[in-house]
Amino acid sequence: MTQKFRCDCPFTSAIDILGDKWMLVIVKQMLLENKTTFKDFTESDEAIATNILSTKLNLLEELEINTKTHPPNNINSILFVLTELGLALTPLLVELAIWSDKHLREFHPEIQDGDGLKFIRSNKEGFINNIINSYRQKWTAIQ
Amino acid sequence: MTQKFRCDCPFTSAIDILGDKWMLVIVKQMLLENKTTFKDFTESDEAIATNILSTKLNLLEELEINTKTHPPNNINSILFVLTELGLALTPLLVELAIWSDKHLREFHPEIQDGDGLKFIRSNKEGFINNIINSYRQKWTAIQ
DNA sequence: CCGGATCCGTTTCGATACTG
DNA sequence: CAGTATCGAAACGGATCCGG
Repeated sequence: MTQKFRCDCPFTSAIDILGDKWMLVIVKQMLLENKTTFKDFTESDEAIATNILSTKLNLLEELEINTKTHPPNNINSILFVLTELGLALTPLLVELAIWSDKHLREFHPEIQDGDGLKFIRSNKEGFINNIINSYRQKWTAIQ
Repeated sequence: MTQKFRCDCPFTSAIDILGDKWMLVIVKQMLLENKTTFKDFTESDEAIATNILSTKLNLLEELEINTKTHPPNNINSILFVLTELGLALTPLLVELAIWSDKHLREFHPEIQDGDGLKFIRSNKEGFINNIINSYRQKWTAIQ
């Protein structure tokens, strides 16, 4: 792995990695939206440019947050799958979702407190584990 | 507030806000390093340029993540203080700290699992509340 | 001295077109 | 499908200046 982000302070190092819109977007899409192929990411609403996508996917791989595999029946296709280190970002993404809900409601009071977030808050740990286990079942087995 | 970050998907909107190195760095410094004045931020290790700092502080204020106040005895000085919406980012920053510790150890196995992170994990909620309450006592009273 | 604003060279981003 | 190449646009960041 490159030493690009090597820093004496791990916190700062992590901010260098995750304080980047596309890194968060890609991890979110992998974890929560079942995106695995290059095409999946380019077709998303966020419309990431192919050159940026390529750069970020390689960077995530260097950082061992994701890894490349092939689907068993199609050697030509490439799947981008989260590693355990990548899956360990789930709690962070869940907190991001909770905060974004709060932030949205701050500026749009007409939006009611949905049941979805209440459910998450009532059993955060279970919710996180569900996401991780579900992801593992879908993709980790392929490797 | 501007509609700069208005988006149908609150998650994406939050990523636009927090998927920015400086936004995370500034919030971290306010919350965990007791930085409050413009000078405090410029003197930090991260060495943010003054023009960037100014831009980001104004953006954070528009988003109602922080707010400006004056210390009671010095009307010329300006304090940048987190709002409740800003304080609500504490769980996210704690998860970032936990992940960054994991990430660091991934690439530097010689580093042992310190007791610090173990303590945090054993009582995450209490740890988060401590940070928030401590911050409120220090700064919120001033307003 | 503090809290910026302005200027300007450098870097990075991002849309599109193109390729194996 | 999974990327490069190119090139204009935007952001960054260092230096400097300015008002209170």
